[in-house]
Amino acid sequence: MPRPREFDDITALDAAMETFWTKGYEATSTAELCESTGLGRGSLYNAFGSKHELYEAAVGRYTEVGYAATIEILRAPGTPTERVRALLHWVIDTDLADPSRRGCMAINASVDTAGRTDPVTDLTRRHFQRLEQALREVLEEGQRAGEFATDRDLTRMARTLQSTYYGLRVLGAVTQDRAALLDVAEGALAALR
Amino acid sequence: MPRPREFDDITALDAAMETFWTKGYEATSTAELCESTGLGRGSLYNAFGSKHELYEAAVGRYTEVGYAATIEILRAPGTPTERVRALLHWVIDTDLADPSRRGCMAINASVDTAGRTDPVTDLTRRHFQRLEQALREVLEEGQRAGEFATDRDLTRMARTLQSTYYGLRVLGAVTQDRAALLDVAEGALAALR
DNA sequence: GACGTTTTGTACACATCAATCAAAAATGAG
DNA sequence: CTCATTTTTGATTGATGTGTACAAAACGTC
Repeated sequence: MPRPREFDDITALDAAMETFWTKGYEATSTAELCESTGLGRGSLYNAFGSKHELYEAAVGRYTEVGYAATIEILRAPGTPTERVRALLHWVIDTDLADPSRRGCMAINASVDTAGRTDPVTDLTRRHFQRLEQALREVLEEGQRAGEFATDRDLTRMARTLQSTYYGLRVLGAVTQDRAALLDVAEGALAALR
Repeated sequence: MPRPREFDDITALDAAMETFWTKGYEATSTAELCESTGLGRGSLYNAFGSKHELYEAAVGRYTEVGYAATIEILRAPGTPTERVRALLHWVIDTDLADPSRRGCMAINASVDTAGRTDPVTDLTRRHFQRLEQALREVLEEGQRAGEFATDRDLTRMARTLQSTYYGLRVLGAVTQDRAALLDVAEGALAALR
């Protein structure tokens, strides 16, 4: 009986996510969100409540999509070494190909909300933990396959790889030096053996 | 013959740096900068030109002070292994002890100015390169001392360690799990051997 | 002690911000 | 067709933002 929405929630959310990702939370105005989503002010507030709630939803959307993409790479066919390398090369390629050099939105969001008590911080924290777990699974498989060192603690290796991965994303948003980023990737792989 | 300033430029700059570091560029208002520096509007603009120029100066100040502190640790007495460990433990301690969880201001600044053509981006890029060079020197010394692997490329090892370091700073601003961060530190050291 | 110069304080201009509100429009059920 | 409900539209509101203008104040110098 009510009037139906003229827009798709996910489509609008994706558009808002892109805008927040590109400009950051504070630098994004509600007018820009209206423009990128195609919604009017009223519709935007009616659908998402407030700028900050929309931001939370956008970060949540990013972590879901990003995690799914990561998992897909880490569970693709191939040896564990190949799959970890594929993940690292993938972020190098995407970070370098992005003309706006946005890097990883989860990192950006954790910087944007640093210090504050913010639901977004919990989202990013959870995202980081899920990545650690996903990496641990690949490393464990690699240990069983004899590709990775077995005389070292699995959790420690996973956390170190995760840390290198996030550093790679920080550097990938700043530098254009592909060789330097590939060095990091190969160094991270060498550290597993 | 002119009227002398009532404040010290470096002191004011340090105060502005702290504010930008804590809140980020966009979320910091000029009123807050006046409050933290103790300067009036006129004095602030007269001395630093604009909010953005002040930000550039603040980031420049951070990179200088931060680089000096890093170098001091990396060139302190002790074996290369001990010095790298000291650096990693130092950032873990400072990141966890900071109640506002600000992380590394160079990383934050690179996120704040991502995509834009901004002098700050050059500052952070240069900062990252200097850290890479400093790490390379310690690693080279460690290779000569027989502490680190000599069958791997020095630059590659330095870049990987650098990346792990920055990942550690990202995680250090989000988590409270000291054991996880220490895992990263020990994993980074194990990767050098 | 007067002058030129810079700093300081404050008021203000002008833009932009997030959010609200009320009326009109669009739907399906009865 | 009528009604209840939600969406849409666009104007508006009140706060806040950065930057400027200007006059008074504080120095060193002559």
